[in-house]
Amino acid sequence: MICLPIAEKTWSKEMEQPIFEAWKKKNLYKFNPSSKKKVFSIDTPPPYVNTPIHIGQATTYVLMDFFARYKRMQGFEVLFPLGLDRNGLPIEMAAEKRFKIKLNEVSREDFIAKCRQVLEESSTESIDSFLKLGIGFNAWEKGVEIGAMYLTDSPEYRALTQGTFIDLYEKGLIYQSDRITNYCPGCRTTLADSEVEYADLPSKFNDIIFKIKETGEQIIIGTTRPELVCTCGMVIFNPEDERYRHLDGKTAITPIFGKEVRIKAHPLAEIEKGTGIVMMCSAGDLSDIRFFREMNLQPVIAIGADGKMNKNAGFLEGLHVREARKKMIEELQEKGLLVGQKDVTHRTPICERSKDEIEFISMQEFYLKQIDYKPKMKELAKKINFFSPQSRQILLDWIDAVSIDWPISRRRYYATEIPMWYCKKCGKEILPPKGKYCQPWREPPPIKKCPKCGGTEFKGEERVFDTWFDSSISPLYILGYERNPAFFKKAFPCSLRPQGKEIVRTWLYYTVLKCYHLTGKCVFSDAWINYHIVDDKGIKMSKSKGNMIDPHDVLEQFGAEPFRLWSAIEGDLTKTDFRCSFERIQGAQKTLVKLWNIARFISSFPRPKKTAKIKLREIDKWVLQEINEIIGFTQKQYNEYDFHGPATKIKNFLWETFASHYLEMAKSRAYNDKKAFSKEEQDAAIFTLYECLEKTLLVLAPILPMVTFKIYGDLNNGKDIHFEAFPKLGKAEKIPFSGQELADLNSLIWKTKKEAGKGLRDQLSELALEKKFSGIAKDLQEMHNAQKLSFGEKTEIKI
RNA sequence: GGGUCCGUGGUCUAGCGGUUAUGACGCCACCCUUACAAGGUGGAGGCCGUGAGUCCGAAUCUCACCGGGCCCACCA
Repeated sequence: MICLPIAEKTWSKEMEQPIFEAWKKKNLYKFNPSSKKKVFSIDTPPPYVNTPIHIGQATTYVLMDFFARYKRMQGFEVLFPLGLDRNGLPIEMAAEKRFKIKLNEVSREDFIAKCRQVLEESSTESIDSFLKLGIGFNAWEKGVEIGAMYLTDSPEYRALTQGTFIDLYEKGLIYQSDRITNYCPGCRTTLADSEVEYADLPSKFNDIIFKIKETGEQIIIGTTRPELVCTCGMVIFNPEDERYRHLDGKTAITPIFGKEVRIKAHPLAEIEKGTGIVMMCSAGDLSDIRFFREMNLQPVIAIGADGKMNKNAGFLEGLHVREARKKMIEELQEKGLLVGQKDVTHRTPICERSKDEIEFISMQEFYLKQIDYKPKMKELAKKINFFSPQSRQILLDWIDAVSIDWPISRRRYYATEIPMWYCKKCGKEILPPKGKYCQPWREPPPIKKCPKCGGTEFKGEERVFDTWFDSSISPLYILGYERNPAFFKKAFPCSLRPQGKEIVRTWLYYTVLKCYHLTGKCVFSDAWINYHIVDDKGIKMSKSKGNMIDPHDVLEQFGAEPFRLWSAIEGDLTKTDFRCSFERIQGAQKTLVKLWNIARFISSFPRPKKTAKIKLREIDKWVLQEINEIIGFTQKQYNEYDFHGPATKIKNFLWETFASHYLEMAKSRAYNDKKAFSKEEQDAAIFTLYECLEKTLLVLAPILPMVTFKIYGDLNNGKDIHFEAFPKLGKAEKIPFSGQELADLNSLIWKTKKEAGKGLRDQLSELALEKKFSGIAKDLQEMHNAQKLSFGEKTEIKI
């Protein structure tokens, strides 16, 4: 019994576990900041800690792992850290659900304690999934050194977030201002746009009467928000609208409140909608706010932070918005000012948690300047290499759409605190020194006396940061900004930001903005923007549709390697969505088995010694040239983060060129049972088989880390393929025939035999070949078992 | 409404000025040929979304239309 170097009969998913566990144990991909190698840094998107990863994340992290492994083989010191996002809303929501509490019904200490408890109990399922997927992060343990796993709510990370605030504040880039924002009366907090959802709610469209001051005529205006009449700042109609053209520049008098407002033609009004004439209120919705700003109108705020009407609402003061609306309608009816009412469904912004209707009220918030920097941002957007290039447009469009500075403060608890105190006497703002995480709402200020007025009493800031204010420094954090200045200087800018296209306007934009404010430079060289994994029918996955695919099921059924190969083969995720189907993932598995069998077969031949004389035949040169071309193409494409094109080509090489054609032709020479070949020729076949196999393994190593690791190690005394250099493009060899021509010739012979009812190993009486095949005629004769060989203008096959 | 991407055999996909239009999955037929039946060989199946234009020549370029995905905005 021959003992093959590759013992197992086939590759199975059970073989993965010992491999990835050994990698983890050995800390193989630990980052070395003092390495002499050039650094390649990947700013991975920290997934949310308490939710298991979904199939989309599984795919994108696998793709990032391709990049990391490839760059490592290219001789870079690869920074590929794992981060976990733990700040903000999702944790708060989980705590509220788990303990059945509400943010503003318990003390801040208690609430934070509950959040921490949720975090402590939270599963590390996502980390486990990454490990099983064969992802080669620098580290699996949390820590503060470069490359260690980091948590966005760690004191170190939060201290850096606060430090950046202090810098930006001192540079004059952050200011406080009273502006209208989303506000949830139920939760009593300002909300980011991303925390707002929409619902189609029934509402009433009320036709109410306004008087024209100059002419005394009456106009009818439709509104769903009659309680906001008191905030009406202007009445508009469409410039094309004949019915109202004569009113342009005249004055309308609001019903009940009797306030005089200007009437103006404005394209915002649509002719067909309602009565075609609109009252513009401050704070009906965000477009009103924009309109007021545009028209330079002073907004009237009628709703207070408690969700009740204030004194600006006159007789409605003290009523909740809903009650006020009812009361206003009654009042209008009584005065004969309501002439119609119809039911409509109104797409209403609501709070994603309490489902309360969002109100737009004015609040004092911190803002980071961005409007003034729009041209600069566009310039930076053009500097970053986008993969694919058309994704740049998403960022450019968003920069164009930005209309106000970035509100960065939130009235929440589980987030990074704004590091500021105020002198109770003179209001002076006190900043702490940078570098230490602080909680002003529970800690005393860093000074005893106000430097301005000498006051000794202070109030700590209670607000926290928008979570994007944390997330937007991730590349600085992973590169050791302010923590390891020497390394930061060496490694900046960050090589690559991989992320989803849906968060270009948030994560990518805010990162580029904030890092520019801090460093004056563009923080990324490359940005790789991915599309999504959808279900097998092309529909976006969502819990409500019940079409979610769990990566655990994939891992359990097939293991990581088929899934990884599928991720590469399926398509180009920077250009299109992938449809996820188990059938296709299973299909990828066949290629693994093929690779395994090829390797097992080749390993059954003793490898010629390095010193052995090798006499390459033309067929050997041909296949070596084929793999050489694969290497050249692969390297070029991998450099552009394209793994799809190469994976497809490599797979095709493996099945067709190598297995079906070369291997079949070299087989009898490798066996050399009949001693038809010299020892040098036999060795040449075996040498070439090994050469092709190893090069194939090397180019596949980033995609299939575990199978290639196992085979390569078995063939080379346990050598780790991932620390080998990526193969280099060799000199091109001129071959008189193409791979396609050879494949066609073989096909023709196989077909002829089959049509004659012969088996593939059966004899041919004569084979006439075209002259270009003369160099490989002997190999063809062996392969097809031809008795006689001749040459002519055309191929002729005699049975 | 704005942006963006995409319509190629039943399904998915390559091709991006000249090919008999790739390849995969599925289907049918034959074959256990000493790496591999999770294999091999062969086969059926396509007016390349519609219409017009440019060109000697279009799946490929242009325009219009139709259909779809995603993102953004808006809905008094």
